[in-house]
Amino acid sequence: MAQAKTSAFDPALVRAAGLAKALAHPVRIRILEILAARRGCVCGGLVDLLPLAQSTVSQHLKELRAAGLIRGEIDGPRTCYCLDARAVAEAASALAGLFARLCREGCGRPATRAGKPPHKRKDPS
Amino acid sequence: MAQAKTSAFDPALVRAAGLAKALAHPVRIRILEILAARRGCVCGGLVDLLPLAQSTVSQHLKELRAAGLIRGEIDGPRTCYCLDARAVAEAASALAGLFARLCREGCGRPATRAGKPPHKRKDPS
DNA sequence: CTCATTTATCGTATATTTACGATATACGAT
DNA sequence: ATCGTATATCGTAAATATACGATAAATGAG
Repeated sequence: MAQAKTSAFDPALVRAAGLAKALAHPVRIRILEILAARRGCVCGGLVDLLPLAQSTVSQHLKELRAAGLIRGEIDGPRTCYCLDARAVAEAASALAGLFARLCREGCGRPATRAGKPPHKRKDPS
Repeated sequence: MAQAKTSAFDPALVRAAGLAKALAHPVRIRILEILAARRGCVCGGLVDLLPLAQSTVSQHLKELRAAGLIRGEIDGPRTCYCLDARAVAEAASALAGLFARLCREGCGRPATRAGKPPHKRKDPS
């Protein structure tokens, strides 16, 4: 069973994880960067700039669309993609918020319960 | 072939994608939040708080470790995990930097090449 | 030493992701 | 109407991710 137990979690958390997933591949981040730099780009333009087949690029675009980060507008036989500024901003603040929460506390090494000297094991650090 | 063509990309980009991947599952974000709130937690403590088997939790911990976001210290038969504050801060700034770049430009709908009216198709927005 | 506890790892099953080529569809041009 | 271009989707293969139970190793308690 590899079915994600996503439903058992806070929706905001699931959303954050979903956004992270959309960014979890170098090509997809690259696509976002290109779209930002060019204020939009046609699918074929992206294919020219990336070392991937057209169908693969289209698939990544689909994922970014599903995450809401980009939008596509039909321009004749082509489709022009551009960032969804709102969604990008929302994603930025969602992740910033997450990290803000995390950064409050670092690794204080939470009182390893008195002075018990650590033992030797594979040490998963 | 599902082999990620990750090697064909800028290392910083690959790193950012790797960080995002570590955050791409609700359980892993939850674990980070718990560790932040408690300033560290033993594996069994996390298992008690999560709806997953011990082995599954251990596996997620391994991924977070691999991403460098947490560290584990052996405490007797237990292992105490805590955030790696440095890595978390670095991750925060890496992703913040990414979004800063993206947010500069939104979706201006980049001059759909003059006034050609968009045609009708499945519209992938 | 023996036993219970804790955790990492192994083996396994299933689902998802990644990637490609082939194809169908939509459109503009001829 | 036909052709070429652009793109999304389909089918497929391989890799990876997700989850679990079982097990091994280490430790502390007795």
